[in-house]
Order: sequence, then C-alpha cells, then structure tokens
Amino acid sequence: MTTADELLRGVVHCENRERLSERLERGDSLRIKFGIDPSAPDIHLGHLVPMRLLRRWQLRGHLPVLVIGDFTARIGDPTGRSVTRPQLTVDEVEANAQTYLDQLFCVIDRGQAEVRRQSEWYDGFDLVAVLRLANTATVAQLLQRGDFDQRMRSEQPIGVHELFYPLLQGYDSVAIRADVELGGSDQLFNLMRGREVQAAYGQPPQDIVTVPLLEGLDGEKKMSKSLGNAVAVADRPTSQFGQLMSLPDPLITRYLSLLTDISENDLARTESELQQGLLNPRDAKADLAQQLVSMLHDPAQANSAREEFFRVHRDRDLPSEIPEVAVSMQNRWDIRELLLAAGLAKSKGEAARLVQGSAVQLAGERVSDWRQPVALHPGAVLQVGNRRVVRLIPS
RNA sequence: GGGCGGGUACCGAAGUGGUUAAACGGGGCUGACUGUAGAUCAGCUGGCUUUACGCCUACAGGGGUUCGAAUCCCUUCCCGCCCA
Repeated sequence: MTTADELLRGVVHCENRERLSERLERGDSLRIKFGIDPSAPDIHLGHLVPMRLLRRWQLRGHLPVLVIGDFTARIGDPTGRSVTRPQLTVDEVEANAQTYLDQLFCVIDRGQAEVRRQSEWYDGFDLVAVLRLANTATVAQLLQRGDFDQRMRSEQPIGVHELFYPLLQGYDSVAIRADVELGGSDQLFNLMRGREVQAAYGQPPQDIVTVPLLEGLDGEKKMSKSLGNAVAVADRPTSQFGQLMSLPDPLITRYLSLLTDISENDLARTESELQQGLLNPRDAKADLAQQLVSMLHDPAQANSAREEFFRVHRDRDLPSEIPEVAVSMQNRWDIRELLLAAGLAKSKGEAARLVQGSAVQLAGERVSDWRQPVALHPGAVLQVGNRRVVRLIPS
C-alpha cells in the first residue's frame, strides 16, 4: 500500500486527489487543518473518526493545525440545524475548547501539533476586511449549500450571519496557510469554500479530505449529543458498554470499520458470519463494545464493564455496585413515598404507575399494590426495572 | 410600511365553544419474550389527595364574552413567508 493509499483509506471525498497523492508520495510535510467547534465540549465517538485519521497523518510527519472556532462558535454553525443556536459567551467557549483539546490530545500527540484560535485574526477584523471577505462569494454560491437551500424552500429563516459561516471558516485556511483540511463529510461545502477564499487571497487552494459521519445509537441520524444518540468519550465504562450494546445490529460492521483498526479481511469475515447467523450479534456487539471501551479507558475496565453487563442484563443479577440511599426504617412505608425518597420516581403519581406496571421490586419481591404499606429492613434492595437499583440503609 | 400564516404537553402534530389533562406519531419509562439497554408485542407517559370520572395546574402573556374557552372577542409579545 502506498503512503497516499494509507492516508486516504476510508475517506468519503478528496479534492484534489491527484495533486494530494502526488504531494504525499513526494514526502512533503503538510499543514493539515482540523476545525474544532467549541460550542459542544463533549467529544463522542463520532468525533473520533476524523481524529483517528488525523493521528495517522501526524505519524507520517504532517502537522495538525487545530483551529479553535472560538469566533464562529458565537455565531453557531447552521449545518443541519433548522434553528439558530444560542450564542455563547467568551468564557464558555474558552472552557469548552480546553475540555475538547484535553480529550483530543488523548488521540493525537500534543507536541506535534499547532493550536490556533480564530480570535487571533478575527478580533482585529474591521468592516473593510469583512467586506473584502464577503466579496469572495456570491449569494447564489452560498445558497447552494444543501441546508440553506432546504431552508429557503421550506420557508425557514436564514440569518445573514449564518451566511457568513462558510466564509469565516474559509478564511481560517488563509490565516493558517492550510495545505489540507480534514473534516466530516457534512463539512464538504465549507471546506470547498475554503479553497475559493484562499484563491481570492492569492494562496494556493487547500486540498480537502472528508470522512464519513458516524451514525448514532439510533442507527439513523448522525451521532450528536443534542440528539441523545451519542456515546461520550468521557462517560463511564459501564455506561459506554451498555450504550454500545443498544446499537442496532446492522451498524456493527460500520462501527468496526470506522472506529477500530480491524483489517479488511477480518471485517469481511465478521460481516459474512453475521449474515449467515454463525455469529450471534450480541456477542459481536459485546466484542465491539469491549474494544471501544478499552480504547477510551483501558482493557481492565472494559473487561469488568462487560462482565457487569452480562451479569445484570443476561443473568438478571443485581449490579455489583449499588448506590445506597438513607431512609428511615419504618414498618409502614407508603411505597410511593419510598420510591420518591429513593429518587427512583419523580412524583407519587409516577410511582403508583410504576407499581401498577409491575416494575417495582423490594427485597426481591415484586410490589403489586401501592395501597399496601411495605415494611423495610436495613440493606433491602429497591429496584425499578433492571437498571435502577438502590440499597436502602438506615438514616 | 402593507398582506398572509403561525405560537398546543419532552419533540412533531391534531383539535375552531362542552364526556379535552387534550387525538395521532416520535422519544422516554415499564412488562412479556429473548440474543443485549438490540427485534417484536403490550401497557404507562401533568401534579396532589381520603385513587374519587375529587381538587389544582396547563394549549405564548394579559384582559373580556359565556353556565362553560385551547377553541369566540380585545390587547401585548414572539416567529415565518410574500409584496414594498
């Protein structure tokens, strides 16, 4: 495999591939731009896809230039949104950026990267500069972007400031003299715009590389925290494991190929075994989850997360660690009050409904009627369903 | 500035005077089953209580009409589109 093949494996779009391959083969050291959106500090598995590729480039001697979008974060990237995001304060953005970088540097080498902030060049941007930048594109060109076009047609609002987003992001490439820009495939328009902006400022246009967007746990929409279908990098191992086990079966191989170092052969084998029913999807998913948790934390924690999961969900055992809640040890508890006190229900009405739906167990016994008072013994386990479990201790 | 269309529960979306705490879908929770928090099927999904078709809160805010309003009127605020 050539260097270019290796560095472009799995990419969705590459522009201009010939030129880029040539430069890679020649061994040029390239400045590869990677934009960071500090409006969302929580990195999830979806972010890992470009980051892993960035790491491969870094290992080949190219320099990641991390551009913190501290300025555009205050605008809100309209990508895929029908509603404008709330604008963030400078402090919030800075705190988010720091969190983001800390997590990013778990994947790429901090020493071999450059970190830049948009505010370096935008804080001094005056109106003349703004108009010059605006003059690099026409409204029609900007409206070609898919989501703008869609919003126009469905009579949704488009803020003028949103129109500037691609231009500002494009100018970042001018400011840092990017040779290549890496991003998710939803960024294609913005990245392409960067080429035009650079050309307008007399720079050679950057090459661009886009990677696939990872689908979230719902199996449909792209992974995003606000959609609630994301696995956060910083989340606890047991929680990550469980979330990954809820992944729809068809996505198993997708995750394997985008998030692990699995070889083409092994991937093909797993795929066909799943198809022929030789491999239980549950086990394939457990292996995947274990691998990913190992990567995000460490193998030992991944292993115990796996054991814990099977213990609770397959074998229907109690979790090994049960949070304790102190309550008074009276003999005639109203089960609704008890559920409320234990934090397992938000209201008495909800508590009554849970009991009615036979979800509640106290000391291993199913509670069938909320009208019946219950007696309590120290250390009794109260649970709602399989996952919400609490041990009651005397207060 | 003019015209038109909107603001309903976590989200989307019905409902244009009364059995509406509000259809339906999504999401969430739970149960059965099992291959897992996956699939499928089922139930639940405002609060409180003496669990009762009892009370309270709720259909952007305020005021009014009415025995009775998410539904009618007035007014304020917010949003969208079109024309200038």
